[in-house]
Amino acid sequence: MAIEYKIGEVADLLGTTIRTIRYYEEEGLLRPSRTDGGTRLYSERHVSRLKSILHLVENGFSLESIRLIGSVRETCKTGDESSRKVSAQLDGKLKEIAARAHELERLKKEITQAKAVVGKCRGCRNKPTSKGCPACPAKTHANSVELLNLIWDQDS
Amino acid sequence: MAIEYKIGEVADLLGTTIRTIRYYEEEGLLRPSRTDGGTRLYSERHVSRLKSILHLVENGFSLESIRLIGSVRETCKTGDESSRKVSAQLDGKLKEIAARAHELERLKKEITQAKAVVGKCRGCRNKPTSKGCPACPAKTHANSVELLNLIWDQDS
DNA sequence: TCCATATCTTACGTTAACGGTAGATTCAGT
DNA sequence: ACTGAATCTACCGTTAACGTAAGATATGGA
Repeated sequence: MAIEYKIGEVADLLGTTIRTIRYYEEEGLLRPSRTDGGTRLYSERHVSRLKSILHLVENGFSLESIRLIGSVRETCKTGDESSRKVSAQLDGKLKEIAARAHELERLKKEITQAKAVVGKCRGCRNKPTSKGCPACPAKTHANSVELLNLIWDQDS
Repeated sequence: MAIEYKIGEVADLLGTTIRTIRYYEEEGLLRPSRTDGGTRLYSERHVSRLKSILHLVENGFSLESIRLIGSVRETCKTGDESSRKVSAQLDGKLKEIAARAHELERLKKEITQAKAVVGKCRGCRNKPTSKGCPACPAKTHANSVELLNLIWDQDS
């Protein structure tokens, strides 16, 4: 007989909480079996499915959006051209990811530049417009690196 | 005199809402000036600062975390070694971004693979264990591509 | 001055994703 | 059979980031 886990074991295994697991079930994302007494039992497949869900959540996907991925097969069952619908759904996710990756890259560059500027600061106590400190910003900085707006424009 | 905008204009300009802008002010992220009557006035610098904030929010940063970036200068003012504290804070953000980017890359690969498998489906109406359809999963699929757990394991 | 908008403050409502608690029931070891 | 630990259901609480509505005031053009 296949191994089955109780909810507490699954929570420990995946580093999540019992409440979270039950919540996903309420939301229709998981359907464990039960003992006669009502205790939930999770198979290996249940566990790996849950793991997938947790990974997606970690990456900022909403439960709603995960539900959509899960319903892909239902769409797929109905016919030939619906396989393309499924592909389209996944393509949508891919675009979403590409956009996010692009924005992250932009942010990374910004922070790196901001760090370079801040790194030159030797603890000046001057106003941001002062010329005493090599790090204190000219407008040029503030314009080229968005983040510096946040850092230097303290009285806006 | 420099140009100043009213809150509605700023909202239109940046594609956000009046409520959001006021909320950021409540949270101490923005300090526009006022007319004698109390109407908020935003300078170009205010606008670009707000734009930065909106970009960060779009990328999943919390207002709390953005407040931290904003307070960097205050930390910087106190002395020399605090410049390193600032750098450390920015480094933290960089690591956060790197981790996210890595996970996104993983997800991208997964979805691509899942798409390839689904693409082979010719509209089968079989159970997932069936052999009639080249896309219907053997366990091997389910294990190598996490997403397929979600797609095919519909009754878990 | 008059009036149509726009903005103001105050305050309660909303949504997602859980957290926490109570009181009853089940499980598993002895 | 007994018992401590785990699980069950049901329900209310929480947090972030706004939405929405009311009633009062400000703005800017004819």
